[in-house]
Amino acid sequence: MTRAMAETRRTVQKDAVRRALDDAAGFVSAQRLHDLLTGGGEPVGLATVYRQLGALAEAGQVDTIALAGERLYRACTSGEHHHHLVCENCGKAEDIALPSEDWIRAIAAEHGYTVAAHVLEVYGLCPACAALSS
Amino acid sequence: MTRAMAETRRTVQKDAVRRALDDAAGFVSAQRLHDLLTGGGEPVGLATVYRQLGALAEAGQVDTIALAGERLYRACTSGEHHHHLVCENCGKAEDIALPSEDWIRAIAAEHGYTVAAHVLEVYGLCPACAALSS
DNA sequence: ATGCGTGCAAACGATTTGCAGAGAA
DNA sequence: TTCTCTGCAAATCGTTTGCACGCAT
Repeated sequence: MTRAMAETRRTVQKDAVRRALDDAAGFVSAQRLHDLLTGGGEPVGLATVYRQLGALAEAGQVDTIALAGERLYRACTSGEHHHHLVCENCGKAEDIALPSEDWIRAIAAEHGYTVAAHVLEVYGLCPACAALSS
Repeated sequence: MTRAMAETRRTVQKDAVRRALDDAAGFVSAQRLHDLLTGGGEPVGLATVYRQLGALAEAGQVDTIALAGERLYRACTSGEHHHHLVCENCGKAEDIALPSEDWIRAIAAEHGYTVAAHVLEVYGLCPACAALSS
């Protein structure tokens, strides 16, 4: 008899993608990740990168931000809820936590809404880039 | 002699796009806007919709949010800064204002960042949809 | 009359998917 | 062996662009 269960197998590619994602400090596009892997002697198919990224995102193990035309991914070591402070110039990103998110629920409640999720992205210049444009 | 100046002509399509955008309560994709226009007896080319949307966005007359795979636009009547409370079920959206956004700057400052802009979208269920799923 | 704006369709870039073969369990 | 995962390439999807014509000025 057969067991009906969706299993997830461990493969070289999976680890490679995961590792490359960890190595990349900030957010990277699927394509760029693919380049890094290929260039780094880890021949992983582009489709596989997309599939892994998609899986990881769904599993909540990576953060995703949608930029015009493409999606960027970033390793999310902890499953904790947090937001991002992204440098518009160099793309570097910092994780930031909100002091309190109660006001979100409060405002939503005023409108009769039930909050399911929220997205917050803060864009600006990191210290280094701010210094350059001085 | 000729005058060298980029002029902007008033056309039926421009007005149509602008109007359709105003009528749409929440965020709409370029494609959907095109459908609305076409369906509403305003035969506007899809390319034109994109061009207008792009122009309006650049002129700061519309808000834009990048969602996975597509961009959504929304009329920005006033140049005022505000955020959105979007119903995940029916797509309706409410404008919401933050009680204070100082904490954003404060947190950014802790990381040495200069804040240029920020995006906040809250997703949930509007009163009507919440009632249905009770 | 002049030249910007439009429409159509081809071009594009990012992401997804079908299918046959490779490898994990 | 069995069945998931990978690779490749073709297929999608949203968006952009080249070109010839119409219309606003």
